[in-house]
Amino acid sequence: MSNVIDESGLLAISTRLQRLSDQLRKDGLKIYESYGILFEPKWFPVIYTLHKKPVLSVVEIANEIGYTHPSTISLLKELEKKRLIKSKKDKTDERKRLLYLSPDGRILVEKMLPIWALMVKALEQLTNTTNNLMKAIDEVEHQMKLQGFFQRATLIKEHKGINS
Amino acid sequence: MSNVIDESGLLAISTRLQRLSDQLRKDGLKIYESYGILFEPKWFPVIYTLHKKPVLSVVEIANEIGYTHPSTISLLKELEKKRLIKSKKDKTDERKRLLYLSPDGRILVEKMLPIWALMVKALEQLTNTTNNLMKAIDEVEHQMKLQGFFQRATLIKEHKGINS
DNA sequence: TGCGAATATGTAGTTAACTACGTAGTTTTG
DNA sequence: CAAAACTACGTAGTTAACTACATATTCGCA
Repeated sequence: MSNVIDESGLLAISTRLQRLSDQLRKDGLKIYESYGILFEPKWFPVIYTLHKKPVLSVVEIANEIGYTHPSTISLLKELEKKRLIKSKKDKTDERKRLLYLSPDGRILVEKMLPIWALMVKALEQLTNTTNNLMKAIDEVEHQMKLQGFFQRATLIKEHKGINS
Repeated sequence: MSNVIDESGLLAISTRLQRLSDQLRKDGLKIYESYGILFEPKWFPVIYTLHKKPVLSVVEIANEIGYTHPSTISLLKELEKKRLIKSKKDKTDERKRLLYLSPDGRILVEKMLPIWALMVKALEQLTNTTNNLMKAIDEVEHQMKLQGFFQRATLIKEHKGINS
């Protein structure tokens, strides 16, 4: 830790989070490659979601994975091109397009399950430290729901104003 | 927590980290705006680094902020256009371009210091939960230095192979 | 001391998310 | 029951990082 940014602490937390996310994603890709499987980490949210909830519309998937719907659409396009998912019109609501895993997609998921289990084990090793990262994220997201970063900053500012 | 991804736990940790990073960055921007200051969160690493270490080359800044040098160059370009930083040739090494805060940049930093202090307070509120997020990041990065995600996954895989 | 290796910077193109906007169905309501 | 509001999906363009490649200067050593 000789660099200024790591030492600046909380102010650089957004940068630190992103860096860690990138590292994990890159290593994730390497793990898939080491199994000779063509699977990109960015596909995980959609594929896993459709594995757990077999038929969903575009917006439902977007909500499940926490992306905007345009981002989701471009992911879906890519996965359809790879023939891992398919879609059909919803007969009761013509606006909706329903997505589901193709036979190829389901076969892929079966191959992935043991690899995902392995990844979970490696991630447990990495994150099960004094302060558990996953729990910390849950806790911070909970705090943000109670009151966001912006709102907290505003309140502190006003409080200071009153007292000065 | 009704969605599949949050429930998938560690597998979606990369997604979760990125999402949290984005939220904090967006709120950061809103806080700067609420002070009527034109400052983008992405500028923070460079500006803060040059505040702490007043004269640095392109690659030195890149290392400090943990970005690649091309990313750093495009940030520097933007900041030069905004007249917040300036540069000069290193006389002892003609390859190097030395960056430093302009007078405008130094004035901006002075305005920012109290805002950054405020942000730190708000972030302390948000992250000082049972499992401290900042400490968790430090700990995980330390674990990764000892042995990365890919390497751990490989070892677990081989260990299984031997026993089965 | 001059040449190959290393270092510093820069450019081009890619990627994976985003916002803004538009269109087509569906639901609500006066 | 038609108009307004809403919902679902899609496209276009932006952004902020990246990798790969190119060029210029400096350093190390035979």
